[in-house]
Amino acid sequence: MAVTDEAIEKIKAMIVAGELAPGDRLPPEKELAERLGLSRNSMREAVKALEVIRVLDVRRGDGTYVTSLEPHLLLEAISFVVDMHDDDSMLEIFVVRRMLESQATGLAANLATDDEVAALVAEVNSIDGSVSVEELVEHDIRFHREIARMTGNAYLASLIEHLSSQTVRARVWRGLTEGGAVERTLSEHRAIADAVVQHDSALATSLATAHIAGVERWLRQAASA
Amino acid sequence: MAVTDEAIEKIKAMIVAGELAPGDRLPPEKELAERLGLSRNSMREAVKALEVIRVLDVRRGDGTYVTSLEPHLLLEAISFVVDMHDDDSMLEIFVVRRMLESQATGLAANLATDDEVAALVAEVNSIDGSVSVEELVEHDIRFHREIARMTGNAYLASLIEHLSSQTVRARVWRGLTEGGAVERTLSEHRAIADAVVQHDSALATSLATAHIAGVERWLRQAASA
DNA sequence: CTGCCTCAGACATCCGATCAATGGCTAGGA
DNA sequence: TCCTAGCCATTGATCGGATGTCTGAGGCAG
Repeated sequence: MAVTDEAIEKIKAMIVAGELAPGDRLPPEKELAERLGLSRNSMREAVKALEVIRVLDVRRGDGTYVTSLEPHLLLEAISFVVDMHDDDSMLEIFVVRRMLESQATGLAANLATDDEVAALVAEVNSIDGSVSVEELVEHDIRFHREIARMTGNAYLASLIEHLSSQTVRARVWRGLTEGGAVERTLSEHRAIADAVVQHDSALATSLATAHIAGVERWLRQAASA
Repeated sequence: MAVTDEAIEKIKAMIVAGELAPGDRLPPEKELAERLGLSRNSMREAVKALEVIRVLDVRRGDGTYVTSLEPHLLLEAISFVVDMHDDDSMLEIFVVRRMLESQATGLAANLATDDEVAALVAEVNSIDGSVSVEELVEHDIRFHREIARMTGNAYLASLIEHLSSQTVRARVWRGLTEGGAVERTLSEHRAIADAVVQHDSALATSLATAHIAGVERWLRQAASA
């Protein structure tokens, strides 16, 4: 194994062992390099790798710190992965998303507080079919994020959010506006919100399944066209 | 943004744009560094970062290549993330795993071929409660992997597999052997396998849900103890 | 006393150069 | 034809140094 990979493992081990806690500061580059037994440059490669997957946070002129290690940070890397996939993989991803999001929506219907319900309704009412694609994408992200957050499961919420990354959403919505399906999609959002308001878990689950499956079907025929 | 991050984005963009296809070879480090407008050292940091998330494959003395970009490769990074979490996050992860694995098992019951069914039965019959923890972990991994693979969804299968990484599994199983719950867990495996053999999707889904939830409950009380 | 400025020190950032290790390829011989 | 030795391209690792940036201490003006 290369020295850099060893260094990555060692730093990871220090975190897993609790030797380095979230927010802790690592020794200066020079010292850390000595401690791990390699050159500064090689150690920097290791630190950089841990930085892109959001395990470390390097602040220039200050020092290197362990991030909060919260799910939403660590799962950011998934967006990167999702972006890189072609249409075939995208369909597989949508199946996963449908599995997660349908159940998450059902869970949200059970757990939603009054405040959360009000926020969701406000979000749905804030939009109609006349806005730009960018605004639709933003709305879509907020809508699904709010539902996912209601589950109280940060890991689940992050996974759902990053599973349909920004660029994928943009592509899909652009297609939907061309196909004239915007209004139907928005009305599905409204129906899901209604089910959550009524705390009707079974209905919310089914509507969410149908909602994702609809987009999925559109993507499937777009991919084959 | 740091030059390294720019380089990462540029390389990613080249891949997304199709300019670099899976299996393609990148220019030599020196040339690539010039092309991206930075030093070889900094470029190596970027390449290293892309290597740990399995986007690039660097072969010493040969060259740097784009990997196959298959889901199982790209999702390996998740194991890394999962390993790093504490017990609280672990519970959230188990909820996600339950959502995915239950539905995947139902799907598998529908789609399983005769060969796959035979392999699953063989796996279940190959083990009893008298073997070591390591062997139990290996069996557990193989059992759940085979079911996940039957869905034909590589992304789903990889996600499930990495969501309960090696080290997490080991920890849980060690606890289970102490608690004397091995035989019960194995019998649950047998029941799930039976449902798949019968192509009884609904039963398979429920059994898988119960199976994961059982481990989940054990983990919950272990965490609070 | 308060607010602002400057300056020094600590630290990360980036670079260019150098040598080691490795893999692939090819020429030459059996 | 097959095998091997050796060359060359390429990555692996390190060093030393110049530079940008942040933080905090201390001084100065209001």
